[in-house]
Formats: sequence, C-alpha cells, structure tokens
Amino acid sequence: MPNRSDPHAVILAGPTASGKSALAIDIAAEFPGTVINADSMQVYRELRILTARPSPADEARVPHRLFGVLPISEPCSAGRWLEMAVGEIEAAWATGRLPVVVGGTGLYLKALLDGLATIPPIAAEVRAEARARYERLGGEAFRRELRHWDPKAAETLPASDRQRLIRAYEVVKGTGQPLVAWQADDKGQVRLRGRSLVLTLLPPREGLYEKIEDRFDRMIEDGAVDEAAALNRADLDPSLPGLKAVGVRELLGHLRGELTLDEAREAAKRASRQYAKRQYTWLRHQLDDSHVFSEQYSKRLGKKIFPIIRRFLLTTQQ
RNA sequence: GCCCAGGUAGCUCAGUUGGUAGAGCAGCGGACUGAAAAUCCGCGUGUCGGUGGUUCGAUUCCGCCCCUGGGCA
Repeated sequence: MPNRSDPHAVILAGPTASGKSALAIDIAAEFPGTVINADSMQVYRELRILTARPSPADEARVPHRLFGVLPISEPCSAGRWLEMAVGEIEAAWATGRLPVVVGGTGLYLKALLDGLATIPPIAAEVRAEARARYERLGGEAFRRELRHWDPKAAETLPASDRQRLIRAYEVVKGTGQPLVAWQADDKGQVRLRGRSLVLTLLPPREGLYEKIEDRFDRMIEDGAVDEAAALNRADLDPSLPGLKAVGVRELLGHLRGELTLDEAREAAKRASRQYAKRQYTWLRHQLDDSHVFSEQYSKRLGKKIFPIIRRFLLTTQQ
C-alpha cells in the first residue's frame, strides 16, 4: 500500500480539447486526488464558458483548485501560478491526496517540473514604462537600447519579439540584473519536489480539430456571447491577458461591431486550432513526456493509464 | 441569344511586352525561463478553365468550347 503522504504528483498535459480534464477527474476519483489547474486562462473567474472550465458537477465529484481564482483584472504569471500551485500540491500531500496537475500551458508545467528562477516582482511603473518605450521607439531602436543593459537578450531576440524584449528590459531596469543572471542562480530556483509522473495526451490532429469546432459552437449555445458582453461592459484595460484568450478576442470584436457573429465564430475556431498546434510543438519538444498517449481521453484509455499510476505510486522517494 | 468582365496555390487576388509564376490569408514545421490561449521565426510545383492553332517555345497571342458574375434583349 503506498503511503499517501509520499510526495507524488501526476502531471497531465495535452492540447486544448484533448479530454484531459475528464481524465484528471477520473484519476482524482480513483486514487483519490485533488485536481489542480495549470491553464493560464482557466484561472480567471470571469472566463467560465470561454475557457471550458470544469462544471460545478465536475467540481462536486473531486476537489478542484486554482480554477477561476483570480479576477480577470489581475494578471496571472508563471511565477504567481507556480507559487499557488506549489501551495496546493503541498496542501494535497498534507491531507493524503494525490495532486493531479492538469493543463495546457506549457510554460507553467515546465516551470513546475524544471524550476523557475526567483525574480523579485517588478514595479508596475517600470512595466508600464517598458511597454510605452517599446511602442514609442519601435522594435529595432528598443533592442539597440536594450543592448547596453542586457546584451544577451538583445542579441538573441528578434526586434519583433515585443513581449520578450519588454520582459528583458523591465527585469534589468526593475532589479538591476539581467534575466540571465537571475536564471543562472541555482539556489533561487523554485520547483516541484518529490516525484512526478507526466502523462501527455497527443491525439491525432483531425479528430481534435473537429472537437474544437464543436466545442466552440457549444460555448456559443451556452452563453459565451453574454460572458464576453459582461467583459465588454466592465471597462477593462484592453491589454489584460485574459482579454486575449481565444474566443474572448473574437467575441469582443463582434460586440464592437467589427465582425458578424459567424465571422467571430470562424475566427475563434481558427485561432483555437492554431493554439492547439502550438501546444503540440511545445509538448513534443519542451516537456519530458515519458508517457504519451496518441488518442483522445476516453474511459478505455483510463484502463491503460490507471495501472501506470498505481505502479508510480509504489515508487519511493529517492 | 448577344455584349462586357472574369476563370492562376485550399481561399482572395497579383503577374508574365511569349522563355512554365508570387503576395496575403489558411495550412505545415519550429522557437519558447514570470501577462504564454501570449510573443515570435521559417516553409510556396500550381494540368495558370478545356481544347485546337500560330510559334523553336503558349499560362501569356488567335479560334472554338465550358463555367461564374454583370448588362442588353
């Protein structure tokens, strides 16, 4: 009998619509465990329908954590999520439950497994200034200027990679040290302790794309437009990450009169397929996935997966 | 039936004064260390509607045919 307080965790990765949350619930019901969200958009309270968050019925079956925990006005980040996730994982261990971390945000999963440098929070003014500066100077000039402070980032990143250049700039301005210096500090790495089993669902593209499209139609039927309309009314900063989620963007465009509902629907489906494609690339190359399942989750797949988890739970901490 | 405009990549179109063609989007591949559902990078062989003719050579010029718009009857 495995000791349930041994620090074991199951990490469930896969592209959007691969059925991983159903699998997470089945695993958590079987072992028993706590489902912990590793999806950068499902953390936002206001995005219930548009991020296909687990339903109240799902949440009643097994404990769910980190779903809808932040208001959309409060941006999450890999660091913030990691801190919350580690907290929830420790809490699960403390009560003898198996943490089942599920999500499609590769960066979050990688941070959990491989660690993330501890970088102090950057003041909001510094971040705003970095953004304004990039807009004002343009990519080339911004990069040329960054070379004085963080030559590594300036040389590695293309001038068009707005987000990473801004990040490099704000870190060096806000902390006095470039990113590489923080990342080289081994002592400052935060990561999951204990043993983790990574299960990755990589179903065939075609069936997945079909599911994605059907799912978006269902979201519309379930009131996705109202969900977007509430955001539209809320007078939020348009650069907020939650407003860039697939589906949100397109429906906001529709509500502003830039797209018909059908155009928004098609655009959202397309964006969602493109997102899934990026997830395949990430999961294939960035994650050490010792267990890859090339089908969509079904109860039948569960029969293959449960014994693997059972065996994993018998291994002891090294 | 006649006149006009079109028929070129999966889609929307550009182009070739005759030497077999290229953009955007889609798609595909890749990168990824704190807003990552983000942000980037790379990849273009297609009976140039069909068929006959002129020509060393036709997607390009000419004839006929088919298809799609629009106009006139």
